[in-house]
Amino acid sequence: MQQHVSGETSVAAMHSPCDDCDIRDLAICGTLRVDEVQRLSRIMTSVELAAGDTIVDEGEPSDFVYTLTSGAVRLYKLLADGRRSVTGFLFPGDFLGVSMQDIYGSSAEAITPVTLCRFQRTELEALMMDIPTLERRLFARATEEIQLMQEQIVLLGRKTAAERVASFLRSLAQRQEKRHLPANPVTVPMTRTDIADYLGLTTETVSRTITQFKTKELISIENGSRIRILDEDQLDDLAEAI
Amino acid sequence: MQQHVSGETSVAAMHSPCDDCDIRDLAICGTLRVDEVQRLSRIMTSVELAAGDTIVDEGEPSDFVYTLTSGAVRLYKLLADGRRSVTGFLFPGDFLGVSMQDIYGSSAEAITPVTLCRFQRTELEALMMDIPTLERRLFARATEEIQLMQEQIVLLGRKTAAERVASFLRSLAQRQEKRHLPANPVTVPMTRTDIADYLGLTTETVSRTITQFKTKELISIENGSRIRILDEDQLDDLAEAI
DNA sequence: CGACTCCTTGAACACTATCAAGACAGGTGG
DNA sequence: CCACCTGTCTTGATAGTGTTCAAGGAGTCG
Repeated sequence: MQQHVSGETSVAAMHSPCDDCDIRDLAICGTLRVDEVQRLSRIMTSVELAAGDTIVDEGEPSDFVYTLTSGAVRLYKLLADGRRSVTGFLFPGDFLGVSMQDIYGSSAEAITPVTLCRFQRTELEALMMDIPTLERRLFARATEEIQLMQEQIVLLGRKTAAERVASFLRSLAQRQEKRHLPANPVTVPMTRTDIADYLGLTTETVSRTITQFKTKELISIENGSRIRILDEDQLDDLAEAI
Repeated sequence: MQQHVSGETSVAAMHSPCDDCDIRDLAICGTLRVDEVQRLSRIMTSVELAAGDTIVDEGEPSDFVYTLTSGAVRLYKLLADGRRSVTGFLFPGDFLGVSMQDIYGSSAEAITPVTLCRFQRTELEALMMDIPTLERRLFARATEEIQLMQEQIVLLGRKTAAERVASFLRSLAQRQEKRHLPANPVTVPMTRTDIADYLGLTTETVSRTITQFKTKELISIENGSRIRILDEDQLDDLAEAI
């Protein structure tokens, strides 16, 4: 939940109905001026959802854009016969629904209880017209996302099951570091099935691979949803540092 | 090569060193004013390369941005042991190297002889500052690309070999239509190995799958690099219309 | 404590990869 | 003009990685 505590009064708390989140934490705000942040905060509203709740459905009109404040989210697409492909996971600071398409490209569900900041798309777009920096930041995030997706394509197209799971653990660790959390006991809020659908494997193969990593003492399970990395070097070799 | 013939004198021909391409063909220019197109055309230079030539290497400083004018290009990433993942194919009108990253995320090679329009990144970025519409267009392209990559992730994560090849043929047909070319005899300029590395399969499996489609009379091979779709409905069923 | 979901483990199978060799096509040089 | 050469494509036989089907174990919550 990493709630930032600050000596000065929160801009978000003063100007926005989104009282639960400090707008200055949002990656988007990095290079905005104070008055611009205030304008942004005025169009935000806070949303809280329980684990398992649907946030948006693929194909729906994309009326809202969200940023995740706490919790974790899975993005996925379904094939006609029910096969599921998890296209990504979101953690605090990540965006949801930012695109110039008029419908959502994926469905999104809360993995844990989540807090989101919600923006009306039309209002955000009007704001982007006025604040070029805002659009630049979103564009930069989009190209970052493209890079991550390319790595996922390499993973799905050419990596073995063990390499996929190792890459996955490493990417979770890296994302924790980016959020200024300790990298090592990796928090894994999603189920084996979520991981499997993300890595193009089955639940059983993910489970077997993790067991195999435990047996080789590359990792250890701390409790239900924490994995400690014991041999980072060997895990990185498996993940095939790109 | 779809060279547009127009009654009026070409803006590109008058103002740009990129004589081989009509700048107004570029998707990027759709909503730009004439004077803006002229400014854009002044910073373009034309590049011609032979089949097999490298355009950019992954990890290099991304000094240039390109648009493809004629020919076809493959984008790919390599793993340490030589496994290759083709992350995409480019056709006329497509962009190469547009991102806010300072290095290229993929390598790019010419599949056929190609003509490219090249922009110095610094100049393009300066232009983006002045012409908000330009940045919006590029942002929109980025979100389109994200959508296509998500579909590729579903393909790689959850589709069978036959479904992958069917999806691939359909996507080539759709891209031909977007370029105002007939959709049906699909031109396939890339090798079976390129296709395999794009679909997460082997050359042999791609070849066998295509043979199987021929046997079932879903397609027929016209000559080396043209495939005629005979039963679009059945192929679409296989591709699992998303 | 029981019902639930999630996770793990086992055994058999299947899809695709691998290894191997031959067919075809396009280009080159004698 | 034809033989050759090279790279690409196809086809076959075999093997392997991951899936499927099945059941039991573990943790959680009412």
